[in-house]
Amino acid sequence: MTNSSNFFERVYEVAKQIPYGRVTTYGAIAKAIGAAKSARMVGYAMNGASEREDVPAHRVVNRKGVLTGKHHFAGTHLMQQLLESEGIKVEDDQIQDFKSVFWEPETTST
DNA sequence: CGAATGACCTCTG
DNA sequence: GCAGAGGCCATTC
Repeated sequence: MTNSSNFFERVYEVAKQIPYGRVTTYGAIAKAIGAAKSARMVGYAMNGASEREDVPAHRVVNRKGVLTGKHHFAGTHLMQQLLESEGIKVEDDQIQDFKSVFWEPETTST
């Protein structure tokens, strides 16, 4: 459905704004949508986002740059492969030079 | 309606 | 500085 839930849509909107070869964190997205305290929900929303091609959930990692949710993807290292495919170096489920590839979402909404 | 779970983050010892 | 515990919010049973 188009508007499953405002919360989920917000997360999708921000995730879709993630540029190529860049990654962001759940907390950053949560804050961008105005729910910094619901960082956990951001990841939860990604659960449904993983099925959406419009939502690059593989570009979303935790605060440490670790692919915590890679288990939710089809392949075991699918998430890592996707990131590496974009030029992001990933090792042991940990993004290398995370701060360099880190991208902060902008609250363009509203 | 109440309880449990979850791809997290922040504070305190 | 590292380690552990709590909290917070939304969805699901």
